[in-house]
Amino acid sequence: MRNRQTFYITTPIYYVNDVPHIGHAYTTIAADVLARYWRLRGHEVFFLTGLDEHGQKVQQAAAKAGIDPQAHCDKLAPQFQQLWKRLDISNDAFIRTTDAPHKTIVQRYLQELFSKGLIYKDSYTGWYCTFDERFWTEKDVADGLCPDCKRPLERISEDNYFFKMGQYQDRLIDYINAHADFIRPEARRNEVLGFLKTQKLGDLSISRPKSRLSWGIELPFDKHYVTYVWFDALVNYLSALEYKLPSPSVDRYWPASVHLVGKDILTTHAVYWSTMLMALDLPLPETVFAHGWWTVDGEKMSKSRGNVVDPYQMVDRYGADAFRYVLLREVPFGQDGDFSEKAMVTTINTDLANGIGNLLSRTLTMVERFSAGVIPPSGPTVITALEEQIERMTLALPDRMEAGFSQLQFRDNVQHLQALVGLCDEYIDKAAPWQLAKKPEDHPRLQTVLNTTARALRTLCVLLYPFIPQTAEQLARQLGLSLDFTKPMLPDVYAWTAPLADVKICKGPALFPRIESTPQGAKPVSETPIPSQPAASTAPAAGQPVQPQSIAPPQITIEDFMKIQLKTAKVLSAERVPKSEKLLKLQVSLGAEQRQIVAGIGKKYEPESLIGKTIVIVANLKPAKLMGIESQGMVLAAGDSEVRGLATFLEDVEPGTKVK
RNA sequence: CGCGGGGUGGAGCAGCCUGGUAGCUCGUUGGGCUCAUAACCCAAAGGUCAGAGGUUCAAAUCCUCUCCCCGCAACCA
Repeated sequence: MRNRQTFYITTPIYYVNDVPHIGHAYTTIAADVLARYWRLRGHEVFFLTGLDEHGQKVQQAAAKAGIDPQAHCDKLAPQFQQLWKRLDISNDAFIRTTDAPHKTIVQRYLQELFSKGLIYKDSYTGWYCTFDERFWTEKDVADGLCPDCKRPLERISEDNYFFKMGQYQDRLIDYINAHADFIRPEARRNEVLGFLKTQKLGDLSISRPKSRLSWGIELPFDKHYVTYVWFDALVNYLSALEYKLPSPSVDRYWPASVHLVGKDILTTHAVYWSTMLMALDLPLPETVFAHGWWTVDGEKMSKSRGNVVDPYQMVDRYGADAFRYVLLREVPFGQDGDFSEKAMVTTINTDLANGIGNLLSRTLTMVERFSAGVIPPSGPTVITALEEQIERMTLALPDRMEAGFSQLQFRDNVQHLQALVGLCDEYIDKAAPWQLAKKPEDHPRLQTVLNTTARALRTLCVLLYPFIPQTAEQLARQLGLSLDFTKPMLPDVYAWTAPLADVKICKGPALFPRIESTPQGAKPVSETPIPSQPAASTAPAAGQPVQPQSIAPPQITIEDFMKIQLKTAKVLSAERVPKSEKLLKLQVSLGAEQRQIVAGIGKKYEPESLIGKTIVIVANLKPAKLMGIESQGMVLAAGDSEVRGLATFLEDVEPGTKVK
C-alpha cells in the first residue's frame, strides 16, 4: 500500500523512428490505468511519457528524407501524440529529448559527473562497420564480417568518455537485495541479480564522436562529442520534473513510483539508470516494472510477417476502451502474451458485452419497467445469502483493487470486478424480479433487487473507470449518477454504504454491442506495411461512447473494386531474399513492363518452382520496401498468416492482362 | 553441451517456488428463465498434468534423463 501522496509514473520515451505499435500502446495504457486509479484515490499523480529523438537512426532517416533531424522528429512526433489521444491516455506531460530545457539539464548532469571525476576519457577498440556506422562487440563478430550487412569490418580505435559504472556494482547488488519491490516481477529481479553477481560490471561509454554522430546533446566538457542516447534518454525522468510542471518539482515527485518498461530495456533501467542516480546522489525509483511482450497469433510480431498490430486499427474497429481492456485483461502483467483478434472479440463479447454491458442493460430495463425509471430505495430482503454476499464483495473491492494496483496486477483486478458482475447476474436470476413485479405485495422486495443491483453497478462503474474511462462515464450517466471522475472519489461513493435511491436513470445504447462476426478473409500475402490511419474523423465525439464496428469488412462498390488494378504477370526469375525467412524476390513480366516484387511466399514455394508461372498481382499498389528491397506490387495468394496457394490460371494467359 | 520460454480435459491458460488425489475462461451437451446485447442462471461430459526413472506415507508440484514446440530477425514495448 502506498503512503506517499504523490504518484509519479513513467513509460519509456519511445524511439521516434518507430511506428507506434501494440507494444507502445500496451505500456502506455498500463501506465494510464495506474495514473487514473491513483488520481481517483486522491493522489497527486504525475504521468509522463514522451519521445527519444536523438541518435543514429534518426539522423540517418532524416538524411535520407533530405530534411534536418529536428524537422524529421517534428513530423513523426504527432503519430504518437495522436495515438495517445485516441487511446484516452491521460499523461500529464509529453517530453521530447530535443526540448531545449532537457538538453540543458542533461548537460548539467554530465558536467556534475565529470566534475566529480566519474567520467573519464579512454580509447576504445572494436569492430566497426562503416556501412551501418556502428560498432560490434567481439562476441557478435564471428568471421570479421558485419553480422548485419555482411560487409567486412574494420578494427578501429576511438576515444570516448566513460562513466564509472563498474564501481557501483556491489552497491547495486546490495540495494536490489534490500528492496524487494525495486525490480519486478520477481523473475526479472532474479535475472538482474544473476547478471550482476556473475559478471563484472564494466564502465559505460557515454559519448559518440561528432564525426560519426552529430545528432545528440553535446558534451559540456568536450564539444567534439555528443552524448550516448541512453544517457540522454534516461535523464528524461528527472528533467521533466524540472520543466514540465508549473514549477520545478523534483523534490515533490522524485523518486519515481513506477518506471514501466518492456523487458528488453530492463537492464538499461535497472543497471545504467540506477548507477547514474547513485553517482548523482539521488534516490532510486521505487519500482522498475518490466512487462512482457506480445506475440500475434502465436508468432513473433514483425513487419516481414505482416502481423504487426496497428493500435489505430484496433481502436477503429473495437474502440479505445475495448482495446485497453483486452490488453490488460488477457495476460498477467509481467508475462508474455499472445494477441489475436479472435481472442479479442471473444473477450469483448464475454466480459464487456455479455458481462458488464448486459448487466447494466437488464437492470435499467427493469428499473424503467417496474419502477417508472427511478432507482427505488431498498426494501425487505429477498435472498439474504446472496444479498449479503454482494455486500461483502462490494465492500471488499476497494481494498482489493488497491492491493492489485499496488502490485500492478491488472488482470486480477479485472477478474475481481467480473466476479461481482457474475454474482449480480446470479442474484437477478434467482430473485426473479419479473415475478415479484406481478404481485403488488412483492413490490417492496422487488425494490430491494433493483436497488442492490444498482448499487453494485455504481461500485463497478467507479472501479472500472481506470480501465475503460469512456464506458465508465457512459455507465454513470445511464445510471443517473453524476460522478466526476476527474476528482478524487470519496470512499463512500464507491463503497457499498452510500445510499442510492430516487435516482432517475437514463437508459442509453448498449455499452458494448456484441460483435457477431469473427475476423477472417483471404488476405493477400502482402508484405506492404499496414498503414496507420490517423483518421481524425472517426474519433469519438466527446461524451459519446465509442461504437465498435462489426469487424466484418464493409461492403464496397464496384467502383471501389475497380480502383484495384489486378494483372497477370509471368515470373521471370525468383530468388530468396538473404536472411529472410519467407521473402522471395521476383522479377515478373507484365508484357511490356517488368517489375520487381517481394512476396512472403518463401515458406511455401521454392524460387525455382515459380519461374515461368503466370500469377496475379496488384499492379497499382504503392511500392514499399521490404528488408531494403523495393517491391512494386503484390502477389495474390490464398491463406491468412500461412500461404496456402498462389492465384494462377487454368489457361495460358498473356502477361499484363487485366484481371477482374 | 549457446541462451531463454514452454508441453496440464476440444482451444487458451492457472497451479509447480512453500509436495497432499486438478482449477479458470472459451467451447460442447442437457435443463431453467424471459428483465437483458440469441443474453443470463443451473447442471453435466471431458484430463493416466509430454514420456521414463527416482525421492517420499504422498508428486502436475522436488531430482535425473529423454522427446517435442517456440523465441533469441530486419517497426522489438
